[in-house]
Amino acid sequence: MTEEKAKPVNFIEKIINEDLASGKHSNIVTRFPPEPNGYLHIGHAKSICLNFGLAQQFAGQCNLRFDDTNPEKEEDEYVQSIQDDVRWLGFQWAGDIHYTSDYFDQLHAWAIDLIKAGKAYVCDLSAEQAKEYRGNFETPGKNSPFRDRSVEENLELFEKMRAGEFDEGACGLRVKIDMASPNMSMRDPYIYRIKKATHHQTGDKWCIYPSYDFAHGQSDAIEGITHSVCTLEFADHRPLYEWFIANLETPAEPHQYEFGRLNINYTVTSKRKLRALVEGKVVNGWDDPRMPTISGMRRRGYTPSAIRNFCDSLAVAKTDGTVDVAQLEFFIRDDLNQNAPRAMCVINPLKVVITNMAADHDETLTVPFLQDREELGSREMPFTNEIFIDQDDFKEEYSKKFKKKFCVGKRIRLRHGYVIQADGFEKDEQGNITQVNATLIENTLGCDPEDGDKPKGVVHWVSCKHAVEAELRMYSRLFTDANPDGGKKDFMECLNPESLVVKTGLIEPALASVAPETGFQFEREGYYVADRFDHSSDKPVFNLTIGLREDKSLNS
RNA sequence: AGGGGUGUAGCCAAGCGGUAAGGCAACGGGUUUUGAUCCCGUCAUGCGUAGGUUCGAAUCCUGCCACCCCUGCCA
Repeated sequence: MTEEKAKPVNFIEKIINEDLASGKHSNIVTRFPPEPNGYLHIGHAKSICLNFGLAQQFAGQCNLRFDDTNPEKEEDEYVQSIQDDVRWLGFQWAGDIHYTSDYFDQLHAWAIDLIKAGKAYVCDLSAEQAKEYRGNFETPGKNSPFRDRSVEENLELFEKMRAGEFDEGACGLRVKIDMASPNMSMRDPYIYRIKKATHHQTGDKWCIYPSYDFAHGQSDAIEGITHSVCTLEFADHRPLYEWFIANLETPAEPHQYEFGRLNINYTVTSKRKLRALVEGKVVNGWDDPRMPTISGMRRRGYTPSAIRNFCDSLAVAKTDGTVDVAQLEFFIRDDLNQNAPRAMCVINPLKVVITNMAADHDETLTVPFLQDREELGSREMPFTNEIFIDQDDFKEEYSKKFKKKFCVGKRIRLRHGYVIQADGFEKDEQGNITQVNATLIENTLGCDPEDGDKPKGVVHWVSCKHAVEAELRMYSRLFTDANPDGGKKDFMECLNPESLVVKTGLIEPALASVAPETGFQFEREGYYVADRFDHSSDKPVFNLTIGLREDKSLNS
């Protein structure tokens, strides 16, 4: 037995191991806390795989919590899509779905505790004034003139805020920490602000909402989260997170750990930019197959296991690097290669007439969907005297480079079928080859020609009479620049004009009736998937998931 | 400028004082009824940089450099 090298233990696993060994925790609880203000993308997939994966690995649990503290940006559409995406990826959260808004009453009570303890105050500074008072990196801030209001006054004002007696922005509740802190997030951060907006969960019950900082750690505490994992940009907030846990009577003391978010070249993963692509109609919605959203990748034909394998291949560390999209593509191909049924589709048809076969010959070949995977079954392929092969597979003149191609005097194997030999071809006035005439070599189904003249190449084909037209949506990368997210240029200016090319392909008849979202490898062409929404047997539509790897030595 | 974080190959990384794992990419070669897959091989005298400690340093110490994040009543 060759032992597989153990996967390195990442720093979060190390911490968990220590916490388990020391008895600090007897079981671990993580959470995936998206804000329902957009669709999940590949970066979230990494976080989902990490948080749910940690729970599985340590036999703990992972909660799904919607971090919904800002009613102006959040919508039900997103809470639905996020649930669908998490489940589709193959994960199930523990128990019911949680919402930060479930804890608004408790959070409100804690805010009052802070006021009573003299640790929070209602500040009437305008947003602009607050910014001035905050100072900047080299200048300490100044205390707000409202910082020393009495507990009674603060209680009364906060209650008025809650009751809707003030306009938005008129005031806010701040926590009294340190206006001179070098950490800007500790300069008396706001913990409650007025927003007279209807909340997707709590409706019009509240007109004041807790800030992310005031809600997150306490929500973790309420849910008994042991390891609260977030991305690097929150590292500066950790002291604040800890301040609330230390200054409030919380049921537990969760800890926050930060890891580097996933970046991939040739794509963008900021909600703002993804939204711009959707709203600018650059793509057809959040689930356009060119989008790095989970629903987009799904529609593209990426599989949950391929995405999970990719995420598991990524390091959980504190470096913020950019992963080459080729690494993602590797895992897509790897999964599809092992599991996708094979089928045939001719994209640029060239008719081949087999002259030694009767015009009414109609043979049915039973072909397995995937060699060595009998459970995937087989389909029937009609074989007749007129078939289509791809134009690129026939060459007028033989050359070393085309040793595997079809040309006059040479033989070729029809995949899963017979060997044929080209005798001649016809051209139109423009010089395009319009037809190849060939003869079938007898007794070559499943075996080599008896005369020992083995064909060098194999081609995919489809019976002219039986082929079905299918719309092929051929997708490729959305951006031509490796770093569309980079500062210099506008990401909208590096769009790939050929990210979607629509063609018509001729598929074997068995493919027309396939269910939406069924993925195939169209042999020698690439991986395709029946479109989740537009495919039907009346009008087959297949999306290009990803091409096959190409032998680069042939491109010279 | 203050604070937080990070620098190991083209990319992602392991390594935690004993002489540079692994994956992707790339490049050779073999097999093949998919020019796919699969198999085999090559790919850092070097760990941001300059010093220091040590028998021995990517690992410890000091200085310097580069990059990312932070001045929302966003998350």
